[in-house]
Amino acid sequence: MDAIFEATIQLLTRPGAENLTTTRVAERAGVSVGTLYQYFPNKQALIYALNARYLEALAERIEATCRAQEGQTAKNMLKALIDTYWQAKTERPEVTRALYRSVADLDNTALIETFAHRVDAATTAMFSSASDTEFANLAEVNLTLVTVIFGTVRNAFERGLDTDAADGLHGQLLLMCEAYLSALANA
Amino acid sequence: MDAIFEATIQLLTRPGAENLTTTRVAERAGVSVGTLYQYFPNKQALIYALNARYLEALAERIEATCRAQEGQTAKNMLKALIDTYWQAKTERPEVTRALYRSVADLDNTALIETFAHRVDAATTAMFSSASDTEFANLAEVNLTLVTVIFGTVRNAFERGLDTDAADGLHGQLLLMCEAYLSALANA
Amino acid sequence: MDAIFEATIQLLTRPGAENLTTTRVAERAGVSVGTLYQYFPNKQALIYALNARYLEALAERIEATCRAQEGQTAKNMLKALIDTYWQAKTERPEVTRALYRSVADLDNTALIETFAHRVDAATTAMFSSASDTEFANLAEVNLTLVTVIFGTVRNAFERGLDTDAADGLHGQLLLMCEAYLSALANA
Amino acid sequence: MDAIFEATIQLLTRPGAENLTTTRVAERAGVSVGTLYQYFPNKQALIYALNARYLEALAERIEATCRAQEGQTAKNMLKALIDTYWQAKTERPEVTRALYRSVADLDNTALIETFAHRVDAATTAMFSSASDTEFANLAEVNLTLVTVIFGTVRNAFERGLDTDAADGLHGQLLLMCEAYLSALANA
DNA sequence: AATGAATGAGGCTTCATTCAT
DNA sequence: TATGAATGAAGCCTCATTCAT
Repeated sequence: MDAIFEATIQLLTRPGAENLTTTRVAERAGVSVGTLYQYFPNKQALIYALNARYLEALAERIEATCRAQEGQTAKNMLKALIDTYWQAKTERPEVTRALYRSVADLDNTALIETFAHRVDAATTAMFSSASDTEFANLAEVNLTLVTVIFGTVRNAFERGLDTDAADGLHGQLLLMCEAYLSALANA
Repeated sequence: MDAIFEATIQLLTRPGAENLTTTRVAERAGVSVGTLYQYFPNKQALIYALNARYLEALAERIEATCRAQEGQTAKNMLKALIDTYWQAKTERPEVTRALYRSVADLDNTALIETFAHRVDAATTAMFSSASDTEFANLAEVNLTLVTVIFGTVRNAFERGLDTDAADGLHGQLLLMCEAYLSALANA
Repeated sequence: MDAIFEATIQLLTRPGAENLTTTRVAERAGVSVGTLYQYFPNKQALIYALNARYLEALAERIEATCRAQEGQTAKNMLKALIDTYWQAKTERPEVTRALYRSVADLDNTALIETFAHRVDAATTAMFSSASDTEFANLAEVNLTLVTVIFGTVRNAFERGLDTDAADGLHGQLLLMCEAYLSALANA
Repeated sequence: MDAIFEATIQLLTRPGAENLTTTRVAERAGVSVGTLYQYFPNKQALIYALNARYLEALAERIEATCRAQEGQTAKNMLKALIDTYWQAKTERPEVTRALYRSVADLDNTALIETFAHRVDAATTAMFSSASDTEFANLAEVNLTLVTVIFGTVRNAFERGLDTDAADGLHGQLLLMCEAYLSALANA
């Protein structure tokens, strides 16, 4: 089953516009189509599971980061959160891009929702433990930070920024989020 | 041709992902497939053109906003930019969502690039005319603002935020961007 | 109408597998499809007419040769007939090949028959006027000669013989036909 | 796969030129289109393979004849070669005709070349073993004979000769070829 | 008489899925 | 449980032909 996932990613990643077919996935995974259909009732389920697995791993990573930052300053938390997410999305950019694309013909609402809940819970817990800050409206602040960070990374991908520009943006994003927190504190 | 675009959007909008067939588009547009193919060499070209048209209109709108803000304060500019983009994306949310999705099996790099260039030019020109601020590194600041704003809106869409949450986020985004500019000024 | 014929030949001749479409023929001929359909009731009629025209010209050429050989020796006649046909088929080989191909989806029986009748009449008349030979069974001999000569040329085309081989074959064909006539005389 | 070939021939044979569609072939062969496409990547490949198979069988037949004539007199060889080819092309005339036609939208150069090489090799070997003749320029003589024989048969088909005329021509062709060999010997 | 946009039947091909082995 | 040949619905696209202007 991991072989199937790997094969799917490889095909999704491949530049050639050769579409992702179940036969091709099975072939590359070294199993028969029949076997593939033993694991996944249909093609959508495969792509769905692939994304679920990816988001699961991503959520875990974020949760780990959040746990590790328990009790730190808000600034440190921010940096850790941004760095983790940025790193996760950037280390295998083609995979990131491929998954972004694969999701198009999928109703991934549930997936996103689950992921969002987990992340929101983790980051909310983290921020509420900040040693130096008390958040008046944590829910809204948290939503804002998470949405801005995740959205910015995605948009950076879409623009196809080169490494320099991406690094610069990474730094500026941190700056901006810090400024946001400062502004909230002074309000 | 406008009828064809409209039909495409309608089908893209309709639930049931894979409804977009050239035959169906033609049918709904009230023309024959042959006619459709007289305007667009193939299906991809149709989707491409649809997105081009959309981004064209969006760019124009942003440019208009930028022109109108010439010489204003940076804060006003920020608000105008965010409001315009938010409004543009929000007024027909299903269309926005549909186009986001439609782009998946398309090489829209060129499209994005053209759009980005136009927007960057317009916002850069706007910010450089700010009556109250001098930007040390306008290019980077501009890229940051644009990427953050656009990315946040997209992510908000993906999360399927309800109106209240969205409105709140909208406000917080403005706040954050303002805080960013203030922080830059005080640096 | 000549422009249309010319355009058809050009498209038929072109290497690209681009198929012969009425629209393309009209375009290249510098007229509208509508006009093309004023001259030819349908596509087949066009191709038919093109072949008719070609065979007409070829028949005329053969008839002229035959008339010119009236009263000559059989050997001279043979040489003149072979040379004329060979020359006619060889001077624009792509055209020859294109027409051979174009005929595939056509019922050209009538065309061939008409052509065959004309040629048979001409060659029969010629051979019967030979100063040095009396043919016991002129009809059969004539059919044999004509079929062999025409068939050989066609087969030479199909094999794609190079110039040297083709020239050699041309000479040998003459030799063979002469030997045939001699053999008949000695029988 | 044989069923598919048979179906193709049947459809090719049927009057009404343009009957050959992949769907129809599959239907008549009693398989699904999908299956057809498992054997042949596309329609052209099917027609190509059909011709390849036909020429393969024809070549084998000619080779067998040539082997059987090893050491015979040249006259006997000639007769055997002509009879074999004539017979092969004549026993199922509609098939012959259909294949001649089918080849029109095909690049069959390679096919013809392979066939020609095989036949040339076989007939050359045969003629060089003739008990009663030494050929000064075997290559040229062989090419001439083969081209003349094959071409004549094809042309006879095109003319749609009735049985009597065809039989007569068959005899005369043999006569002519024999005369050719005699002439060469006396030169 | 000429135009050429519009038509739409129908061809080729793909690919998710099944099921007998 | 694994296989993979077979299926066939359905998509994309072409192109001969028409007809309003």
